[in-house]
Amino acid sequence: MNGLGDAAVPLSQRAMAVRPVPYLDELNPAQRAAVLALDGPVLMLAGAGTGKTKALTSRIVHLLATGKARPNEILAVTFTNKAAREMKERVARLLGHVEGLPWMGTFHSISVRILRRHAELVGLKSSFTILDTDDQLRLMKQLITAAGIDEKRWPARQLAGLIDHWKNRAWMPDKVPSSETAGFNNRGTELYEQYQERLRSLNACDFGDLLLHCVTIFQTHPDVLAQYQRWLRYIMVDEYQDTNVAQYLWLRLLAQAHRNICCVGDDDQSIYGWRGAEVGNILRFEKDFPGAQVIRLEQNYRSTEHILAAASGVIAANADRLGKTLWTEAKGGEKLRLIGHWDGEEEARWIGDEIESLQRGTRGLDPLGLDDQAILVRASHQMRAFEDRFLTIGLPYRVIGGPRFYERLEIRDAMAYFRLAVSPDDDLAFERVVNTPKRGLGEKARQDIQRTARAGGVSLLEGARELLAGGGIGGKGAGQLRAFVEGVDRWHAAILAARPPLAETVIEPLLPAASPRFDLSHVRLAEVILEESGYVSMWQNDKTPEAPGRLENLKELVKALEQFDSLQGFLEHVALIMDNETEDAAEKVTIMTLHAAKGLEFPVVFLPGWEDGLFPSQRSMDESGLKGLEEERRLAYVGITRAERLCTVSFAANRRVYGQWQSQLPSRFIDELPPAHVEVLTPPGLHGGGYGAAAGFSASRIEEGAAKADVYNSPGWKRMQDRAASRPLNPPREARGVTIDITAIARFTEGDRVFHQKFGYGAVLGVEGDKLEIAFDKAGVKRVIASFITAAHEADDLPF
DNA sequence: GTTCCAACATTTTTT
DNA sequence: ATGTTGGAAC
Repeated sequence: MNGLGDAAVPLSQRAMAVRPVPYLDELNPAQRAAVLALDGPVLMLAGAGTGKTKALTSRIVHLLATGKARPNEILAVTFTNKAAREMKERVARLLGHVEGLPWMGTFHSISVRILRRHAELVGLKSSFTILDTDDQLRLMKQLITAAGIDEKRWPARQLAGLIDHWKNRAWMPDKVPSSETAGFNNRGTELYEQYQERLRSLNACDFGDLLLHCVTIFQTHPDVLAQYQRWLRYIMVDEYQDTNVAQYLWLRLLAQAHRNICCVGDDDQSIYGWRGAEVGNILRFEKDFPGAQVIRLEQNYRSTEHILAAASGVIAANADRLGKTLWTEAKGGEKLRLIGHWDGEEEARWIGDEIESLQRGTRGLDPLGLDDQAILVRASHQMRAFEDRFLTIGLPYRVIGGPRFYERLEIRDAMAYFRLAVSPDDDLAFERVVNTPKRGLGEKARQDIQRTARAGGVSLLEGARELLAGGGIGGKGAGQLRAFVEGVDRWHAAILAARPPLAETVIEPLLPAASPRFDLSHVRLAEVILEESGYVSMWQNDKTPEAPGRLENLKELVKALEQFDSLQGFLEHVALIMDNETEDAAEKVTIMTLHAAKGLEFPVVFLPGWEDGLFPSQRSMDESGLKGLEEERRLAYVGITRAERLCTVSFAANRRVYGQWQSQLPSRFIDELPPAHVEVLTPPGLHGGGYGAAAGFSASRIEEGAAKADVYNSPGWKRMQDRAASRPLNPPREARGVTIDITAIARFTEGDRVFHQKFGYGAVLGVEGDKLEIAFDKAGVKRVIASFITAAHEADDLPF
């Protein structure tokens, strides 16, 4: 790592100072203001699609072009590697050449750089390893067992969640407030302390530590802090609404001297509260940095008028907003479309058909390619219905999200082998693979190795070696363990011999077991490791259907190594960069979660599954109440604003949830869509009111008295009857059919408040005349009765 | 030490 | 419905 206080500036950068500044001409007044306000704190409130990245990159270019800062004096922080990469590319494009911006990166990657320099200040060595989630869990499991706690009642996951939560708040074990220590059987902090101790002895960090250790160093070593404050003269932060307390402290410490900090964000797009993000950080900015300029980017370049208005209508229901008024010059366009379906399968079928017809070109829109269309769901299990449908009709799709490449079992195993080869004393890696593939080493062998290692104060590998030498292990396990230890020695020796610059060196003698002669590039070494360890043959002999895919992944892993010049370099990269962008040129529809969609845009967006309980998610509301609901609403806002030209919201009257059919109530967010900007595709109705809405009428619009005629004569009701006749659903086992008057279930009032009550928990079996038949199972009946007690005074014709 | 079955949970995800 | 996991049976 070089260049921190480096005074030498390449000539190309000096030349830049005299370069004209055309980038300013492309900006609107607000963006320009945000670029020109270089000194002092700035909060750039950038709504969806308002060109914040453009403003941010222009600002960096401006700093460089005016000579206010050199590339190594600009700290630009993002959350994801993707965002960092994108920003680097855009700056390079504006500058016309590739520049080193050494301090542009994620919170974590920058923290690692700082921490490697000062590791000893927090009791680590500069070569510390970064643990992934899996390692963390295994470590915690050990601690929990050691503490004599029932691992079943108190799972490691929960402890991991708790510690993560504390680290997000920047609470070290001694700083956890007493109000928070009740969790995990009152022993959370105790285990937290032990966990930190273990990490230190392993010379390791988890992700939270990367930030937290930096904060600790800054707080306890003013000289180090001052150094960074002097070096990093301009600070820029993207997605500020997603920062947690630790990140906030990190930033504040670095910025407090010069206060040249520019935070960019949108309080309406804060959707990561559940992982520690504090919207409060952005809401409080002006208090934290008195005299801050607040610049609002409000001109939207992405969406049509109607889409923007629909999104604004929904988000307006949130309290506690800084407030923005998005506007666009793009008048007209399509209204947001709303459609109800009988069930989730029909919804998938309809969307599939719609995608194909948009591909051909309908509704006066040009033909839109599959790359231009996306389906954004609330929860990943919703993706399945679409995958099923698209597979049957042969519509190409891509799923974003899901398990990442580096999180797959075979990849982590392979990585553990590499880690051992690089640093044989990596105990966690040792534990992971000693018995993978099976080497006849079980619980007893594991304990013996551990005991020997601990007694000698050495690593597990050395412990194993001693155990073998002392004959402390017998049977067929011994021979295999010996082969394993020797293998690690051999691989490690190969790495020592093949220093990165000399990667082509032939070190044949070191590898008697391997094939005749080859240059031991790290790529080849990786292959050798996987073969000699028996890991590859383990999967080759595996007859399960997923084995071939795993072998493919291993090949891909080895291929990925080519882009690095050593195994060490690769491991460091992977620890921080877990993305999995296998770009595929073919046109495909994108299916992903709303969370994954933030920051993206598509001409056509489908938003399925807008049903209460699913979206907004019941769990979110149960756990976080109004706060949770507001975050869900921001998610709705994010979803709608991804669309450029056409946005379609849909819901289903019935959905299979964990194998059980459940009737669904349309999302309360549908009620918040401003009618003037919505086109309802299921005539004649609108939103609200359970089955009524599913049948295509609006319960919330029905006047008493006029209601029934409206409902029964509506085309939507007729359609529902037809469908019920042609496609009856399987009733739940032990179910009984119950007939309910549609007007009674659609809506009831309490005082002056209107409720849309879900009397579901069952499946709609059929429609007859003005009655709806629903099947409930036993549990469903219980819950329905509870609901009916509340609603009884309004509903006539109760079935119970 | 390995294999099999019952119990269990099941929002969102980055680093 | 489905995938994971821990413990009992082999």
